[in-house]
Amino acid sequence: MKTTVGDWTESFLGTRNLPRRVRDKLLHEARVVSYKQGQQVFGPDNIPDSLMFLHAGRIRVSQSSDAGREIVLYRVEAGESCVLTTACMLSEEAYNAEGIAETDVKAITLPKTSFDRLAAEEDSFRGFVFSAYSRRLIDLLRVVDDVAFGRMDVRLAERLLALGEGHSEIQATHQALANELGTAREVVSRILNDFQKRGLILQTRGRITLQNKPQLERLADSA
Amino acid sequence: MKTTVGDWTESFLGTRNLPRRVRDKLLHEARVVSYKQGQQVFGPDNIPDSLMFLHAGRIRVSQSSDAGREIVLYRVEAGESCVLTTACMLSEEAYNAEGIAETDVKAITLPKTSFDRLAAEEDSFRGFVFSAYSRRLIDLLRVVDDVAFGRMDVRLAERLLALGEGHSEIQATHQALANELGTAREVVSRILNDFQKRGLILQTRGRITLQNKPQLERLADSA
DNA sequence: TGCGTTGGGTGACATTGTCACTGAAGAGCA
DNA sequence: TGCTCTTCAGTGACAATGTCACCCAACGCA
Repeated sequence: MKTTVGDWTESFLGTRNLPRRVRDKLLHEARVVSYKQGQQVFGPDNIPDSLMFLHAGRIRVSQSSDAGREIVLYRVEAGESCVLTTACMLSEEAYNAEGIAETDVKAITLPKTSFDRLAAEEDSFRGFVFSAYSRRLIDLLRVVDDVAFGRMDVRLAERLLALGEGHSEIQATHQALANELGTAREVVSRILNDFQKRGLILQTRGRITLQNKPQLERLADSA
Repeated sequence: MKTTVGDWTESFLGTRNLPRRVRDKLLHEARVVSYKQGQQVFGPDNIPDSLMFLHAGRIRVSQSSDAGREIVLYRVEAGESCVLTTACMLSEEAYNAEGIAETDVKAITLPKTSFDRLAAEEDSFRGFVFSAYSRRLIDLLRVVDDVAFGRMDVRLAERLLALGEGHSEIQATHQALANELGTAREVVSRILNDFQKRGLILQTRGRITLQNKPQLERLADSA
């Protein structure tokens, strides 16, 4: 699964400003790995032993329950690092989060020794890693807040707008949306039908059209 | 609020193994702060500008909703560091978690400059900090799992056992338990009444006695 | 003893989750 | 064109949880 990319050290805040010498060394030590859309990047039975930085694509990190329900924790975008794997490596505890390549993905994996050396010697790299951790902690705080205190219709409206990425067409089954929010398909169906009755959206099989974004936004903001 | 403690560098995995020279320097640079039981250690309006290590006592970290509900995220015990403050310092995002001193607390605060230097120069210290982050990430994963997929009676049983710390007497109001789990007092009351009917516990005002721990444990494990 | 505060109980109703179904839309194929 | 299979969505009944508006009981204290 080895492939090549250009000088990826240019893509990361944590490596961009390193001296040329160090970056060349990194280019030599790191490996580039690819995943096809839909492939599992990491999971309970598949804990990588190196540190991962996402060069291109997007990874969806979600957690699943024993009963088969699922909730999306956050997404890792190009230029970010995926610290959850690191966290789990370090703490060696059981966990049931998994990362799925949401698009085709190219990632950089750095052997632990390189990572350690870099974290020790390069302030900007260390800062990058710390702030990656911080961001994920904050992401998770947000998830906890939503799940513990948020209303499902509000959360669904939010998610529809986010998944649309500015467009008005979303390709997603009710089941997929339920998996985003950690709820059941039936619940999503009910709420979407309500949205449709109120003229906020228009549904066809596997696809949702946002008809009234302003009002959806108002609903989403009423969190 | 300045006080003194002995050689606290002995208490932390991240500092215990440092050379004497470094530890002496730390003892000189760090400040010891105390909080009385119930005091807020940090919160949305009170973000410390230094790194905190807990020397004695316990801090309860919780998140609250606009509607006034609350949920406990995790507890910081002596010997651990409280990375959430660090995270928030770094990411400068709004958040609404707060830390309350659950007992009288003594903590070590390390100026950011000392922290940076230490993280750069001392492997064991850096490892300590990384693993502190990791542990909190894992803690939050657990919270998400519980809140998103767990049953309230199971979670309450779990929490009762945990709060008892091996004993059978718990001093806590229904409201306090609700704040542990991020639910409403009425829900806790209902479930506790059910527990009492089933002979699992015995309630008096502000106090709960665990009558049948084995069965509570069975319930808690049925997660 | 009376009174205010706090902790807890309760019923009605709204929201969300679960279960067991049904039916509808599309894909592939004779 | 029809047939069949799979996937996606709709539905009603019920359970669990959250919300609201109250009530009452226990305790602390003047």
